Amino acid sequence: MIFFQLKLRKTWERFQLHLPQFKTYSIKELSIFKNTVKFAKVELAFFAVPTDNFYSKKLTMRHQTTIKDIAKELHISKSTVSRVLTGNPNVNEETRKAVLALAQKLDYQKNIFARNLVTHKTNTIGIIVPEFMSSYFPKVIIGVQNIASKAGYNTIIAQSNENYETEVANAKVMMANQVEGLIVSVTKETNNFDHLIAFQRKEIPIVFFNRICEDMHVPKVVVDDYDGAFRAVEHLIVTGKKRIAHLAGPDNLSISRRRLNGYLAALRKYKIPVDEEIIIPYDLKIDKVKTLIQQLFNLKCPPDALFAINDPTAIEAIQVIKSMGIKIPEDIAIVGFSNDEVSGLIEPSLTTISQPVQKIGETAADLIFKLINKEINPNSAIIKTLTTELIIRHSTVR
Amino acid sequence: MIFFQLKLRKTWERFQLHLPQFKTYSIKELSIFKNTVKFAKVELAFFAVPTDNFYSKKLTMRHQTTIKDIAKELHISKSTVSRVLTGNPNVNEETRKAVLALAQKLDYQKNIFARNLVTHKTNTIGIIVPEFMSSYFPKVIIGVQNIASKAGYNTIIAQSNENYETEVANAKVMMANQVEGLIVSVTKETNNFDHLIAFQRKEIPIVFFNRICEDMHVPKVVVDDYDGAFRAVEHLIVTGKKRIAHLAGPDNLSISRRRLNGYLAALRKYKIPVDEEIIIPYDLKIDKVKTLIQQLFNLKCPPDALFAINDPTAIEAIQVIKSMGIKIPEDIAIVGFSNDEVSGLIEPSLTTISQPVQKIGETAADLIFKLINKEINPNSAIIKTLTTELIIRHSTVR
DNA sequence: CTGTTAGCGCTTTCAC
DNA sequence: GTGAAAGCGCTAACAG
Repeated sequence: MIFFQLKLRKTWERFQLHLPQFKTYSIKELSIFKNTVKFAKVELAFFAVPTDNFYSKKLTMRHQTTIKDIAKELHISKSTVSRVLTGNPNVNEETRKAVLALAQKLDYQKNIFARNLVTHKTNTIGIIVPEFMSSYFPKVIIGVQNIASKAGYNTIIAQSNENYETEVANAKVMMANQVEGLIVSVTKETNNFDHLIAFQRKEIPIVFFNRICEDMHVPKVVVDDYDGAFRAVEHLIVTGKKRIAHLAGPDNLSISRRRLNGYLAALRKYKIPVDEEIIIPYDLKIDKVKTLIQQLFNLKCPPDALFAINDPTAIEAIQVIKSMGIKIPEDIAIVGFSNDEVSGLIEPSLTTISQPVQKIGETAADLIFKLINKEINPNSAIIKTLTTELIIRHSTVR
Repeated sequence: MIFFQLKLRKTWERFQLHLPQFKTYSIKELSIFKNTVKFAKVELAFFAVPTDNFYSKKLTMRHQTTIKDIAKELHISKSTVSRVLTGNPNVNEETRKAVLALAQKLDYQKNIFARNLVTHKTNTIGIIVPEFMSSYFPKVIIGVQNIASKAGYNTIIAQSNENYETEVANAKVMMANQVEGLIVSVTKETNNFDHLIAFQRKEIPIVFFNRICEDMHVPKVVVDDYDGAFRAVEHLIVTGKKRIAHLAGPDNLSISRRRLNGYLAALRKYKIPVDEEIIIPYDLKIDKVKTLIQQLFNLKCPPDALFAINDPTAIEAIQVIKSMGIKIPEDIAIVGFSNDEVSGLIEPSLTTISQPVQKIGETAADLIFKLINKEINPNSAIIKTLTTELIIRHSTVR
């Protein structure tokens, strides 16, 4: 048998109950209320606290302060409190101060759900990335958050794990949370964009980066993959390589196509014949690299250089090639793309193309806010192209 | 002068206005409404679209379907629709089907803000991590999301960038979003825990992992740092090393203390004297490593092995030591802690202690849900300790 | 099984 | 400058 007190609406009532367990009870479990109180739906969650003395203790309550509380305390109306809290200038200076002081004192926290419900504003943007195992996407996110927090916006992050269904689910979550803008880099599986087109239909701004959907008429942030690839391959050529293989990414990613084009352009410029045999289609699944590399070396005329679609691939290639006892860069030179953390650490260190990763995030976020503020037309398919840099290391020159 | 049509509530009305610019206008700017429409607060945002023919075009509207729409359409009450949508069994099968079908057809999406407002449930948990540049925290997050999504919960992710103020701000965001539980690994700067104690006060479950606050009486998930460190050092000893240095982490992180204790215990077991001179305090700032290593080698009697507090530190140490022309592992053997991605790739590959990273996330999430469901007492400071594994590579044996 | 009703906490007219 | 009142979209108690 436990004695306890409970605050209903305004007044403390006393109850006496047999409660088998010391825990939080739901209103349903406390059938006593049905007999005692008109409004069974009490506005406070509560704990039953055992007391020796019937009158001795107040209960632990969890009650978020609301504008109503403040209004009541100050004998003013909810509206006035709301005005103060939303920065409406039409408020008496004294009242304003009093409200602010009391809000502080009562640790008032605005209920964002209530606010969102009425204003239809959420001050939230979303970002969906395919993974964050490599340092690329995390850095982008940091860039996005920098800009977003300056704008007073929160960022919800979701990662799709390179899985299309997860991406769709994430998009739903973003929708449900009514993000005001969405920054996306799609998975390598994504060919259907309905889940993103839904945002366009609702006029929620979208910005793509890195893995973009070319068919959607929205702003995009990319690096100059073509130029990066061109310079990577050019570097291989000028260091004396004649037969340059390419591990090419999946065709549905425009990033793969642009890098492939850069590769082809460099060959063309230096009048090196293109050999389809050493342009290897590759699905970005790292465990395939071993077979593909072995395949390359089984050719009658194996390559003397390799341009890999990205760093993880190049790094895996280096491991494989080293284990085959082939010398890098003498027998085969290798170039990657993105300048991952690891690239400078492995042996030999990897020549690669670095991209301004954080800047990518910042640029994407900038675009989103310009779209949110209607500073640019949502249908203008602006493409911001950031520049890359060739980092020469020991996988191409001793 | 622009002609346009606008849908108010149910019917299309026609208006004619001079709008200086082609953009979205707020209701305030369109003073015409005051004269024309009873409810100036239209439930639709709208665009003014220029049309040649007055009647030619419908406007782009954004209107989220609500249960009211469904109810009206089906000539039933909101409550019934709500019952269907919340899975209340007391609904006629036919009605249920009709509602579901219409919801589908109208692309109905529940407004979570409205629901949260009334139910005081958000189906959301939060996770705050210090960074996600290394693969550790991202993997933990994947583990957390696995469990959370199975429980039908969303996860809000925040990263504090190893910055105390950001962590506090993140905690505020979590509070504002009314997460039902919070998983935290604090920054290396965090010494004040008020922002987290606030959650305890509101009875929102907290679980710590990795970087824990020992003083807070809440569940924690850690790996057996003591044992891991012990085995790392033991391995150095049995491979013949006699003078083992330790780059120790900051004292305020219990993780540092536990690893240090493991180190000391191993020395004790093998009767190797402890020399404070080679136990180097280090603040986890990677750029300090160089100086500290040089300092070690300037000693009269430099160490022949190094146990670094974590992998990034060990990896940096390897770079520095290699550049000094000192041989690893002959002159100095090195062990790290965590088995980061890079560890297996660098030259020489790093001997290290691996932790079940994803499992850590899953365990933490499990605990959170047990707490949310009151299956365990929130004040029971359960500590789940997961086991580690010694991964022997070439930085300790040739 | 269903409709009526009240209300979550907030913003925003409108009238004074 | 301020208060009253309506309503955002939803759930839940209650009465049939």
